[in-house]
Parts: sequence; structure tokens; C-alpha cells
Amino acid sequence: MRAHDYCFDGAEMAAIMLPQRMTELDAGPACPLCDSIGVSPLPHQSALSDSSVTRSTVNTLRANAHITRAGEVQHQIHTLHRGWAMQVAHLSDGRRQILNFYIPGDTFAIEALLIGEHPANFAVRALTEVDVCAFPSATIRELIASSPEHKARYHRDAHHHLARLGRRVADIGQRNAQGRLAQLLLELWERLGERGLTSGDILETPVRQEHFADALGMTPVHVNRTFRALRSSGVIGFDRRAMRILYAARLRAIADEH
Amino acid sequence: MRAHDYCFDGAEMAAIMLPQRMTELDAGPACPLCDSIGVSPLPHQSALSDSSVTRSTVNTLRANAHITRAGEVQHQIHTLHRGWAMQVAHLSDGRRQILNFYIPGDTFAIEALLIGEHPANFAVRALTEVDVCAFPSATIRELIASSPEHKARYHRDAHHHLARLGRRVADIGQRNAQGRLAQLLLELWERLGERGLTSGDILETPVRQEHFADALGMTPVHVNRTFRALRSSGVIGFDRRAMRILYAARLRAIADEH
DNA sequence: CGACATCTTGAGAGACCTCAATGATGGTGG
DNA sequence: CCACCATCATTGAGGTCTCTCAAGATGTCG
Repeated sequence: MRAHDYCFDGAEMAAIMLPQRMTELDAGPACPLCDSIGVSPLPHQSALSDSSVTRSTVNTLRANAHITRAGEVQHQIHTLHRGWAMQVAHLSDGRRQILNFYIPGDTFAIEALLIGEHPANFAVRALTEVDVCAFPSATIRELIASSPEHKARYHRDAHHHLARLGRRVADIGQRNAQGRLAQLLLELWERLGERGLTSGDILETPVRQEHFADALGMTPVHVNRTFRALRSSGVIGFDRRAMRILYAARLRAIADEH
Repeated sequence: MRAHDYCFDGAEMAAIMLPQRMTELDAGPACPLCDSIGVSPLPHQSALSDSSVTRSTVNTLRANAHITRAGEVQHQIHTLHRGWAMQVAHLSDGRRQILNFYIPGDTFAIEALLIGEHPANFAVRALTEVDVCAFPSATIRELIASSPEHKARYHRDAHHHLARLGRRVADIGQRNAQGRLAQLLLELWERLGERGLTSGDILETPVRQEHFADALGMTPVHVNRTFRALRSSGVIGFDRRAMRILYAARLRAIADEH
């Protein structure tokens, strides 16, 4: 177990929430950060009731902290204001499978709406330091019930979530290393693009080769060699930490064929 | 493409519905077959409105027929009365990934409720000849809204569906052939057991080695060798077509460790 | 009996993994 | 400013798992 591979229990998790952020915002938009990134998936300024339970809280958690925990009933829906997170399935012997990456602006733990009072199947952990906003499920449920617009947004998110998960199964099951990696890079590039988080051909992500490995069912070493293969064929390139998609059409071809 | 690997379009699909089954049942329980297997996941005899759109229809489809199609908006929820089905993701070059098996009594295309008017992400195809019962989504939605009991059932199903899919990703990504196969065998054995469809240690399924292969991201040849390994170590055995779980504890150990 | 689907086995090749070591980078404290 | 440390990326060598190709065997059905 390495230095950052802590398993926080409830108390420890509370401890790492930086206090100055742990405020309930009593006036104005419940969640200003959501607005600031301009991709707010939930309308925090909506006419919610006054009861404190309907307000959102913003928490800052550091990399690797648990945001939600497998086996716990979720009563909150979360949005990611800043930073990246990942949905993770843990195996009994310590191996882990990353099921999904969450990028700034994403809503997650939607499952809380789908599965009611059942315990969460998987954990969500911070990939970088994150600002997370939490809303009571009941509030969101009302919102969806009363607003067709929000219902549509909810449906769209659930749709994408299920589609991604299924595609990931197909990728890991059917494609080789280049195909899997190409698929994931394109997915991230596209999702970031929709949020305005790319500039041109630059794909900047905090996802390390180790994370790619855990998401794609490969070893970090082989992820590295696969990156090298893509780079030496001119499909992608690296500037410092940032990746460039130099030849998107070719990358898509690799994603489809392999 | 082999003999049974048809791709039915809408007209062809209609053609293979055996007419004597294609009846709307005008009197009595909307869907007697559901009751007959005693595991009806939906209450077909509920006080639904009289309008024909709220009645269910029972269709018999032959093996390999499409029940629902990827890319089409689903307005119906289905239950499986008889036979097995599978949720399938198709890759552009013909490879396929089986995402889930459906056993008699299962409800599927629940996604129609989750994702609203979005096109289905994946197809559902008959694995054997099947009797399928279809209910309008709107009806089911009302039922869920009005009955806590049905809502709970719906939540439970959604919960299991998501859990299975996530576990499948983790299995394929992290486990070797024996581990994957052991996991899937145990899953099927358990699910069949809950429906009273096993007798003792016997696991009888229409799932062929080819299907196991497509579900687990392996080749049929290697599935065969993996079965052989399990059989020669005394964990499972075969009587004609039926499989026996001879040493469940050991199978679980293999499922966890590998 | 033939036709067909399914299962089984062998031999060789390729993809991917394991183990181990080396670099590169950035942050920290003296 | 440099030594030190942690993280992450990179590379090599060799081994294992799984795939591919090809051929038979078995069982079912008309």
C-alpha cells in the first residue's frame, strides 16, 4: 500500500474536508461554483424549499478520498465542480476496476435515484483534489418530477452513463490494447470538448497511465507501451504533460478496428 | 455468417412471431403466463385502464430473433415468460459482447424507464425460443408511481442490473479465464436458484460455450479449455447437457482469487 | 444416413504480463 | 542552490495466458 492509498472511514473523511469550504450557502445561488463553470447540470438556484436539508453543500476533498462508498445507501446526488473523480469496483484482493471517469461538471451517484434505498454498488473516489457539491436525492427527485427540462437532463445523463458502461464492457471484452486506449481517449476528448475543456487537439487530463490501466483491464506497463505505439505512429503526441490528438481520424480507425 | 445469424428487420421480426400467440388477451389476467411461472415481476392483473394500449401482448420469438433493437426508442417493458435472452452490444465489424443474460421471469428493457425517449443503447436478442410479454412503459410508470411495492421491485431490478454490469466489467478487466467463468456460473446458478429453476447442484442452461465466450471476452476454444480445467479439478461435472456444481465452495474460491 | 450445431483437442503464434531497473519531473527542506 | 524524496513514465528480458487455425469427435434431428 502506497502513501496515498488510504482507506478513509467516515471520521477520516470528515477530517479531510477543508473547513473553509464546508459551508452551507445561505444566500444567493446554492452552489456558485456550478454556475461559474457554466455547465451546471443541476439548477442550484431553483425555487427549492427553505429547509436546510434542501440546500447544497460544497466540500473539497483531496485526491484519492472516497466521495461515496460501496455498500452505503446514498441519500445525495453529487456534482463535480472542480477536479476529476472515478467510479471504482474493488475486488477482495485489492485489485480495482475503474468503471467510469467523472469530469468537471458531471453529475454522479444518479444511481441513488434509480435504485432507491439500496446500498451503492460501487465507490466513487476523487482522482484529483475536487470540489464536490451534494444535493439531497429527495430534492432532485421533486425537481425531476416537476420540471420536464430536468427530467430530460436526468434521462440523458442516465442514458449516457449506461451507454458508457456497456461500451466499456464491449471494449475490454472485444478489443486489444490499442483499441481500448483509443476508445477511452476519444471518449474523454469528446466529453471534455462538450464542456469546453479542450483547446484544439490538446487533451489534458489528470488520468495517469496507472488509471488507464485500471480502467481498461491492462497493466500500467502495457499502457505505456501502447501509448508509445500510438505516439510513434504519429496519432498522438505529448507536450510536457498534455496529450495532443494529432490524427483524430486515424485514432478513430484504430478505436474501431482493434 | 451462419445459418441462425439472421438480422431481422421490423417486417421479418413480425413474421417470426407465431400468430397463435400474438393475441391481446381480452379477458382475465392480461398475461397468464407470467402468473404460471410464479415469479411474475410485474402484476399483470392490476387494475389497468381498459384502453388497448395498456394491455400486454405475448409473443413467441425464435432463437436469435431481436426482441429490442439498439438505436430504437423503446416504449415497452418486457418480461420473459419462457426461454432465455441476452443483451448484446454489437461492434461495427461483427464482433459482439453479451452484456447480460435474461432468465425466465426477468424483466428487461427497464432502461426505457430510466432513459425516457432516448434510443436504446443495446439490443436484446432471444437466446432460445422465448415467450415475451410487452407492457407499455407509460403503464408501468404509472404503476411504479402509484404502488410502493412496485417501485421497490423496480428499484431492486435496476440495482441488480447495474451491479451485474459493473461486476462484469471488473471480472473481464481483472480476472483470468477461470475466475471469469466461475463468476458467471455462480451468478447464473444463484439467479436460477432464486427462481426455483435449479435442482440441487444441477445448473441447466441453454448458454453455449460460444455465448460464454462472447459474454466473458474469450474465444470459444478457450472457454472449452477452461471448462475442462474446472472439470478435471472436480469443481464441476457434466451429465449429458446439464452441468453440476460439485464443489461450490471451491468454485467460489476460484471466482474470488483468479 | 446426412446435415448441422456444438464440443473437443493439438500446435504454434501473438498479445500481454511480471519482474526489475532506470529516467524524468516536481516539490521540499536544509 | 542543492540534496533528497515521491510520483510517474519508460524500457528490457523472459514467461504465461490466450488466440488462431485446423481437424476431429459427439450429439441431435429429419
